[in-house]
Amino acid sequence: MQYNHKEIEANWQKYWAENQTFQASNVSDKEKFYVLDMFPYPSGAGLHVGHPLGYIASDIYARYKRHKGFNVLHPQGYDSFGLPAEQYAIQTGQHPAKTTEENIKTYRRQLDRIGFSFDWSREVRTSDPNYYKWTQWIFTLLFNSYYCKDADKAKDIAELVQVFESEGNHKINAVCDDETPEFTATQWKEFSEKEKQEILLKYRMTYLSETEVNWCPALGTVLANDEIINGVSERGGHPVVRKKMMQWSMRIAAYAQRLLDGLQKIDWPQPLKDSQTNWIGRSQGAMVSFSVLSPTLSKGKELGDRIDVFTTRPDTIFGVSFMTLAPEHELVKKITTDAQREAVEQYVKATAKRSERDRMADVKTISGVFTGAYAEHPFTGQKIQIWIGDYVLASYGTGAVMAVPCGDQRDYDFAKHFDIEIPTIFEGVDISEKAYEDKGGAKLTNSDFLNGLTYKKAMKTIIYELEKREIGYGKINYRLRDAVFSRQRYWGEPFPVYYKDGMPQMIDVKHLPIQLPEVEKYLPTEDGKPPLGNAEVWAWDTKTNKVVSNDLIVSSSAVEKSKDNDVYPLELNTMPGWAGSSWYFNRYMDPHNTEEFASKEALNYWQDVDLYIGGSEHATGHLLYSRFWQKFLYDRGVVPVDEYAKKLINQGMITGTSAFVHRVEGTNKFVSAGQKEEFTTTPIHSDVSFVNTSDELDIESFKNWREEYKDAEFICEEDGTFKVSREVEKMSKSKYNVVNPDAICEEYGADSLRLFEMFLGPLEQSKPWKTSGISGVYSFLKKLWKLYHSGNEGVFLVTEDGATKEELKTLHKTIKKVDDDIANFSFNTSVSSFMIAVNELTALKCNKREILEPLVILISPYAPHIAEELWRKLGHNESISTVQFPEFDEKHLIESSKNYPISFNGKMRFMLEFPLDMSKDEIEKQVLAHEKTQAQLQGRTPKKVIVVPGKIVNIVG
RNA sequence: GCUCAAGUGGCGGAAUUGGUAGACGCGCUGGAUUCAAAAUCCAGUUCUUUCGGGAGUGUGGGUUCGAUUCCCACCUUGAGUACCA
Repeated sequence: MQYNHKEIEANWQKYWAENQTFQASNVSDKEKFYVLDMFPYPSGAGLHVGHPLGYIASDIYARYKRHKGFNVLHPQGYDSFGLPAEQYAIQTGQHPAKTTEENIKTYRRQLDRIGFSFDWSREVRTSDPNYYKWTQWIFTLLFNSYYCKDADKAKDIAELVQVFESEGNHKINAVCDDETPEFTATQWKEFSEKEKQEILLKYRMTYLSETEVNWCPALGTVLANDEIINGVSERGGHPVVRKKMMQWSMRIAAYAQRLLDGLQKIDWPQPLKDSQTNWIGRSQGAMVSFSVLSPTLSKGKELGDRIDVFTTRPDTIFGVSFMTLAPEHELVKKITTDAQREAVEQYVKATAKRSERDRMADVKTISGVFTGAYAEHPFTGQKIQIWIGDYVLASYGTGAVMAVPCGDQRDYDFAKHFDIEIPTIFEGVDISEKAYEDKGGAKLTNSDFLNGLTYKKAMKTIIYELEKREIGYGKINYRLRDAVFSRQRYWGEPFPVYYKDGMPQMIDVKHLPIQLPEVEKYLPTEDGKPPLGNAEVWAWDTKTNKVVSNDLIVSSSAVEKSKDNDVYPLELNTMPGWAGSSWYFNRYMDPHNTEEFASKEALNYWQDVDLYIGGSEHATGHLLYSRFWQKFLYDRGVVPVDEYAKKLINQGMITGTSAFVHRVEGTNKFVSAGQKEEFTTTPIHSDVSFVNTSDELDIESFKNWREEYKDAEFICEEDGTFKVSREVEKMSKSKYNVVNPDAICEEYGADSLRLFEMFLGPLEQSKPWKTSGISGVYSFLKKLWKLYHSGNEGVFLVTEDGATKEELKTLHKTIKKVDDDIANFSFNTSVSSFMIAVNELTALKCNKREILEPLVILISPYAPHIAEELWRKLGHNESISTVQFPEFDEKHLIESSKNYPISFNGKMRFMLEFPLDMSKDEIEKQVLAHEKTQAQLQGRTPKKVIVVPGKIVNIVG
């Protein structure tokens, strides 16, 4: 009997499902270990071999940890809200819930076939109302919270109201809207309910505001910054424009510093930490206030307007020779002189027209206009010109800069271009060619009280002076903006919000979830409302605390009109894709809880994720937002830890190996890759399934593939074969290079797939898929099987004899290697160790139980099906998942290898072997003797011998 | 431009604290088995050579008895980011 992977795998998968082998318990004496994968979005295309790479790695680790005696939580679920299902619904009219359900079925079938040890009883789906009930609840919690800067945490908004009632907001140090007015307790009490709500909205962690957003007309929705790449939408590549809209936003910026600090205590890949650090973009500097001088009034008189700028180099303030405002800056209109008005207006208009993309593509061109206005230098009192220029961004800092041409290259270029003075403030530095941006050496000069100081000291001094004179203060600025949370889409979480008197009202958790309404069309309405506006009725009845149902026969227009029937319109936007994925890792701990987000006991037991595996593409999206929510939930006492993943690994991408056939231009003739140089050809993707491992094309299959190739002619190589050329590309349907894991499981089995994906190379690197390589691991499994089955009948043959020293050496060497490798996530090299072990045992013809049992346990994380089969054949009743990983015993290595090699350096290399326990002196003596004979034989003088303890012997020339 | 990562046979890649460079697999070559093929097994496979050896981990230096590993400079590739004041 041969190794029959199909039968073995089907059997064990059935057994695991029936016996709930991998169900984790929330009560256990064992230490907990939480292994998590980034849950997939169930797309219609199904899985390709690249997708399970991370899942296989995490599964190996989860199984390994079970063998090590941990209570392992290893769940899986689906991030099932998303744009593709909605796009499909728009095209076909099919309800996204239906296509999502079908896609999930495909995913589940494919995942099951690979033999993962997921605890499916804990499955979550973000689009399941029982799940998004709690996403909605978190939203209401955010709404009912504000960020207290003194305590540096989010707090209940009720506490803020209490302070307002007793002392107004003078002493409040909280994150809020810039235009929040000051008021006293008496004033607060006199405010109407609506006025109070408007003020509170400026403090809430999630708030409504007129925001300039990235509007994508083609998709009919707003996009977050990380959903835009090079000025076009990540999905579809449609143009994006800036537009003002009333939107929900999240105060993630309040957490900027804590998100940065938190990176210190988590073990995440450095590149990922770097990109989050960049995204948050902390810069330390100062705010400086400049007064605007009236152009018409006599010199020195102030107009009363002030321009605040943020600068990271306040130490260079004496080098300021002009100021630049962003064209969108609010003061531009006011300060521009009549003489300059036309030029300025034209420039502002021209920049507004240019898309983000144009502005980015055109970094080199310097443009700007003088406003005619002047500002006063806060220290020297000099008149300095105020310009506008599009190199200053309205969205960063204050949208205005103090220009120091000698110390900043962009200011320098601008000054050169418009022939503005470039005063120097650096001692002994030549600035005739470019600006001096170095923060190091040069001392300041022409800088009054800063003269002779270098960067560090000058910074301290200038900030002290600015604060003393009340014209500025030290400040830390962040690039991170608040996150827009509204999407004009159908297939997302509805907000638990209705509007009464124009003000948002939260719906209490006991009435949640607010389920998505049925709509006829998934597109925005004709009058530009989001898709939910298509619902016949979408309103909230405050008497019954229910969504008004269709049988109440109240039309939405009637809802808007009627003010006294207790029915109010619901929010039409839905939440963005990152809402559901920002807390799912907590839900796995207690997924069926209907009373709470998750029970305190479950949260306290599981705490956080010990190992999180997923792609690095989520660096500034999911992985930042989820850290933000976790910190918020921690502040509000919902979760016990403020960082949810201790260790994170980014698995690399598995790329595809595309195949190209070459068509002679203008004809229907194809030429084999070896001869394509003789013609002018166009490469065309061929489906990789038509090509064998020697790059030969199956011409018949290719001809039958497309109608247009039916009558094509083929110019072959001399040996009659037709070859394709290969190229490594991203695995994608459109490139016809997708390899389906189902096909691999069918032919080689899931155990081969698992081993091979690990064997391909280091987990974190991206690497091309080559189906030809799988034969190596497949023959390893066959060898393993054959080692314990003899004859054509395949009788299972294991003896009870004691193992020899050689056999024990192989076993323990492998235990040590595999143990170390898994601990270091070096799965590729541990697969090699298995291969070596099986080869060695085959050579020794070892079929002893003493060796087989531990070896099978060792292999089981990688190849669980064959391991389980062998385990049962050995007569065990319990599942292999419950047994302990074998312990490494050094004794076997030492005892069985009495000798170890010692090498010598020098030109001539030779080897001597010594017992491990031999003393240093004895070795030295022997080597010296050896060296003497060698030297004599070769007719040279003996070299000096040095023995380094525990290492190796050197002969020094 | 800036930040980060990486450069080792025909290929994917090993060498985890500085100690026999090229493990393991693919591919290739030869052999066994077979009517033949597949499968399997065995041997070989960094380059070079006058068969003694010589060279060799992107390039050039340095530290060391000894460097793929540590330090400096440079080159190349990949990823991220982009007028962030």
